[in-house]
Amino acid sequence: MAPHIEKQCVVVLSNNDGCVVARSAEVKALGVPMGMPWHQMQELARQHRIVAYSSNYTYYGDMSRRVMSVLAQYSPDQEIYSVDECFLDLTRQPHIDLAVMGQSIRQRVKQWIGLPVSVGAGHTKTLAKLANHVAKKRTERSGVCDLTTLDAGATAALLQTIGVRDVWGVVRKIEERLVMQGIVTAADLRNTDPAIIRRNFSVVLERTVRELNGVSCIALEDAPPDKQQIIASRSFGAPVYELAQLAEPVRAYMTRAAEKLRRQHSVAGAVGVWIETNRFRDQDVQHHPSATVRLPESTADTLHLVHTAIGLLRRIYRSGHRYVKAGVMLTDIRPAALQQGSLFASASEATEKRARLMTVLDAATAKWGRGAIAPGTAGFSAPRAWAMKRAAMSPAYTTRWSDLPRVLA
DNA sequence: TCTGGGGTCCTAGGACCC
DNA sequence: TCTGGGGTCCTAGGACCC
Repeated sequence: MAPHIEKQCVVVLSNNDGCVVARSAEVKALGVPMGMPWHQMQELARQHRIVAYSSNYTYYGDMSRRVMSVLAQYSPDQEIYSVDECFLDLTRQPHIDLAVMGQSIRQRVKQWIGLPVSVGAGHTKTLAKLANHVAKKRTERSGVCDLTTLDAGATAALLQTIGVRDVWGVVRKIEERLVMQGIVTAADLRNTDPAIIRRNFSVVLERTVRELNGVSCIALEDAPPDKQQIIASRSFGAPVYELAQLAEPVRAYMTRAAEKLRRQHSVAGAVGVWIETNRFRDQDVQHHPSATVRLPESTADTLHLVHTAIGLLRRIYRSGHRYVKAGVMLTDIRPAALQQGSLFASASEATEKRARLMTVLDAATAKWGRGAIAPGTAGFSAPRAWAMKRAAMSPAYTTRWSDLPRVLA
């Protein structure tokens, strides 16, 4: 999408331009680790002319949808696992040549969307992930790796070359403990008795071992399950000291959380709020209080939820602290259709009016954007110190008219 | 001065029940 | 001085995912 930065040092920054969350190969070669604070590498960035972009979720979401819709053409059984990964179940097409299909996928996505992708195939999700890792890292495989056609010897040889850390579900802590027990490669892990793994680690890792052996333990999820908890939290662009100023982001975050709740047609039975000072500043007195309250009646009503959250905020706030982050959480979530009314409150006209108001609110947000209608806030025109910093946003090439790329004839 | 956000699952331990 | 057994539910914290 941005040919002018190909082969350059490029990073993408987290919210508030805080940390490096994505690096081009050139930056990885400089030894910049994932999660490095951006402000700590200004000198390096100057030396190597590293180009930094603020994260642009609208743009990534749009590109993701495009890629996923291309991939869906290859199988009706698709699980969108994350913004940049999906699983396709091909067991209903048993005679297909997966290596050929993989190349077709790569070529079509490259041509239609302009993004490079890699494709891995295996008999389980864990093996498919591992194959994908191989396809991505080993350039001689031209972006595709099919483990299903390898014989036992070739598979064992390949797994012997892959560190246990590169297996899905194994991160540093587990890796250290595995290595102490002599389990170093993916092949070692595959050959370990699942019962021993269960005893020494967990059922989660036991499933991984079985999956490495071709026994499917992790099913394809074609529809994302409803969320059991919904969190909205963000660091502020600048520190906040006053209760009135903290109330603004808490209101805004809860408004978002309530939207998500209604989108999955659920209601929440409990609300939590927390605020934090900057844990990296030794010179500050630290304060990170939180509070949770059960609602008398489950609801998805923005106004109720905001009111409750502000009440909790008042309870936990202490003056004199330098707050840099706030968050809200909705839990005890259940489908709105199963909602049990409280013993004393009848499903009154007022409740129904409120529900209709929420429908209007969601429609307005969908049409005019977030903030078009918001619960009474004291912050429309005041300078919003808490608003996120995004100094180096890439253009929203596909989601904003003014940012459409121009083609010069 | 500046250090991300949003999830799930599992386990252990405490409170409580019969 | 002696102090069961089996179960559920809840919470906190760890570990992991992207």
